[in-house]
Amino acid sequence: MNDIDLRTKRKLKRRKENRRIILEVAEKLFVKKGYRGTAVDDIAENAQFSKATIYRYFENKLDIFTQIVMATIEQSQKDLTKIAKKNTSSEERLREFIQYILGYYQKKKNLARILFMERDLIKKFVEVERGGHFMHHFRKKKIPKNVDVMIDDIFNQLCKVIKQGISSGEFRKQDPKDACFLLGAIMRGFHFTGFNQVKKYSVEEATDLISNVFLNGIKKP
Amino acid sequence: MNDIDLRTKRKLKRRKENRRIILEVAEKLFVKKGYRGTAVDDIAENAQFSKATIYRYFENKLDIFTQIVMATIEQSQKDLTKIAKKNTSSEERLREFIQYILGYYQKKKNLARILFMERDLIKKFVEVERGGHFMHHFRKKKIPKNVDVMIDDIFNQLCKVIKQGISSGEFRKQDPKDACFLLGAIMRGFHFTGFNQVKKYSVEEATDLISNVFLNGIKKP
Amino acid sequence: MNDIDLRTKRKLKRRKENRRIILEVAEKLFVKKGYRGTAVDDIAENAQFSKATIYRYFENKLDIFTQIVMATIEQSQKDLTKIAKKNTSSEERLREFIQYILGYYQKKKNLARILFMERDLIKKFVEVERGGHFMHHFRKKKIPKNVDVMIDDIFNQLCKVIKQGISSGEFRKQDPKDACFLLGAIMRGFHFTGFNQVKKYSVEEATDLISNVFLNGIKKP
Amino acid sequence: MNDIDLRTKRKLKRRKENRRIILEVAEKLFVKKGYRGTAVDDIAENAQFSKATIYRYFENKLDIFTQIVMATIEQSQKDLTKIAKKNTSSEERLREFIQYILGYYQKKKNLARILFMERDLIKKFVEVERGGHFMHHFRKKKIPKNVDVMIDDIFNQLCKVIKQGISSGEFRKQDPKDACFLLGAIMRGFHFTGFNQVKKYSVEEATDLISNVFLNGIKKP
DNA sequence: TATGAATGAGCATTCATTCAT
DNA sequence: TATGAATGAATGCTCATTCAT
Repeated sequence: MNDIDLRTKRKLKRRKENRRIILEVAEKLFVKKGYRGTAVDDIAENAQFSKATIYRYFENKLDIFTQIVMATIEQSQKDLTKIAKKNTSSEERLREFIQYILGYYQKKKNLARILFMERDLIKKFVEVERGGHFMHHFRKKKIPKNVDVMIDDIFNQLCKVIKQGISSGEFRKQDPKDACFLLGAIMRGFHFTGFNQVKKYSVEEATDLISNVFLNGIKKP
Repeated sequence: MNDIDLRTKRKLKRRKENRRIILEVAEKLFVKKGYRGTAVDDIAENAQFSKATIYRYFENKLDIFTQIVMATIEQSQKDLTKIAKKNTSSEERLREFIQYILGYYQKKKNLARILFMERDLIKKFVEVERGGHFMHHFRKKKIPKNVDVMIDDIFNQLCKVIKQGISSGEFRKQDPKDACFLLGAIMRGFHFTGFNQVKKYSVEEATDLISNVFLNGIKKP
Repeated sequence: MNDIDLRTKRKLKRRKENRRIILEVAEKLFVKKGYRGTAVDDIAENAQFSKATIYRYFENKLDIFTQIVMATIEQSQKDLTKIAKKNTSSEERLREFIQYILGYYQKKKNLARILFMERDLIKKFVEVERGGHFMHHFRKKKIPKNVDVMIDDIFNQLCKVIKQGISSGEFRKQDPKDACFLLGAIMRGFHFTGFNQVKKYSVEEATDLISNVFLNGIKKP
Repeated sequence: MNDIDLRTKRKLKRRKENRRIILEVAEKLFVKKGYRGTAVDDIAENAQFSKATIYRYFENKLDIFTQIVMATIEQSQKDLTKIAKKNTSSEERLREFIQYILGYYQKKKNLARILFMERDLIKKFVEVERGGHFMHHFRKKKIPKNVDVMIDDIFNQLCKVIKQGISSGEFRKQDPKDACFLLGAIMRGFHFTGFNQVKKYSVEEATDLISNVFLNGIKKP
């Protein structure tokens, strides 16, 4: 009956919306207080649900975290792919890459932090994801791609841009993977600043600084 | 009597040795499982002491962590100061800096991780350290310098080298602080690699890669 | 809907009932083994709940104790006020006071003991109570009056009765506060009997004894 | 040999002196922080001995406490016996009794507190003492009398005075034991004042107040 | 004899997760 | 479906007591 159909649809919509709310709230908390510092109680309270409800939407505390991270990476993968496909010069696209990543992860700083920090977490995270045992009745949903596949893909996009720059003569001859890894490191390092960072860089300033040095070095030619 | 003296000496030595063992074990665990992930019970078990004994040697879990971090930073500060004072070219010293840091922190990777991760911790850490209330009878020992002071100092050593390079004409004109911060970021980024790092760089390879790009950029001159 | 209403009511009732059980059990234990001698584990076990559940009902071990003491004092304050307001002679009311206090605190002997013993506790107790920071979601409940205010009030009720007796000519001239304090001391002393008390006094016997000596002492010949 | 004899004597003297120091320090601490609040570490530190040494002089924490209490009671028993034997009137001796007890226990308030409070303690205390298992090698020493025997004795001294007063016609006819128990209660009550005691009584004031009310109450008009 | 070192047993408190309604 | 209630398993820390020198 159409009636049932509509009701189901409504339900599904509400479910999705609730999921979204929980994830949003959780992300804020994870970013602010870290993974271990965030209690499921906190998430529940902030999302205005009971704790048990949270567990109806997500398998695990880790599951919640996983979803957040995957969404984040997925998004950036999409956006970066777009940039890589542009017709501008390699230098230009590189600069855009940098700007995008700095900008996108600025508000998610601690999320990245967590990802790169809590090793146990990541291990479990990857296991769970790989093992794929974490589908459960209604919660079933295809995991589009593995996180590391996505990250590899991002890496490769970047690599391709550099490779193109090399063959086009924009960049000098070198191992593009090395350069690419180094660029990744620079950006990571920009996020993981200590507690005594003297100067705060805006996204623009940071983009300029990084592109400049990465492209030209600090040495007099 | 000489006899007593010797016995006291032996005892002191054993105390020191035990401390060392605990710290060593704790460092390993902190590095492996993070600060919060490491229970004092774990440390005790691995060090083959009872938990209470751990508390005879250290005031706190945080105290243990503090000691580890401080020792690490202090050591690198000393070593880097030596390098900075050498009579070689700025480029050469820069390269040595990079090599030293990469090498020294290779085994302490996650220690740095923790330091950059657990914000609350660091706050307490600095407070405790400043307040200096955590000495206890035999545990007394002067804290030579504040952590942030030490870190600032390291930063400044690096800065000075770059400044000298600029005035000597080795490096082109630029804000040395920016360059310095960027170099710091690169090295941090090298440590905070994700779980999917494709290629493992030896210290030498990494040093070459970083110096090369940092000094010359990737662009064709 | 009435249905929901009823269910909620039922739940609330059970909550209240559980609280009551815990408090009852805790009181018994505190009375038997003192505050420090009673572990939250003990309370949990005797109340047939898990320790964690205890913490769902009360903020703290101290909180549990606080609730017990406050309820006790509050109750006696109320009852004594009633007695004080009666129209009988001062002598009669004094006798009732004595009888009430002896009777009411007979089973709570050690509770009073604790209160008069564990000075640190009381300090915290008063602080917490004053600061009033120890409410938590459902646990919220207004603390009607401060403990010391309540105790002062009891003292004053007693004082008033004696004062009235003096002005009515029942008692001889004297400082009512002194007399009042002395009476308080007598009753306290009756509770804090050592382990070798020769004779056990029933409430009636004790009331007679105390009234007799105390009244004939302060009464006009 | 005389030589050995002297040495032994010297040793014994030192032992006694050390014991005294420990007991003195412990008493202060017990009085100030209660039994449970006082750590053996505290006692050791304050007595300037190592903790292990404390255990060479005393079996137990409880043993230390026991010794203190026994010495205290023994002393008061001796002094009170002297008073009881005086040739003054019953009233006069009663007053002296009161004054002595108030004065002697003023500085030991909390000691009495502990004795009357920590029930477990007293139970163990009595058991240990009765069982008499707590002699140990050199620690052996005759316990002159059981605590309760001593306390009974004190009670009886008091009783006798009152009895004499009754037969001499100073006091009116009554059960001397009742009167005696009541007087005991008054004095106990004077020590166990709450945390909100309005007025502080000097020993003299308190003696006057108590004697006045108590004596006028039992005295023939 | 005196003591520094070591420890087992215990304690208050937290939190992710399950369950009954 | 949503949730309040319940809990097992940890965790950091303390302290009386024992032991080896």
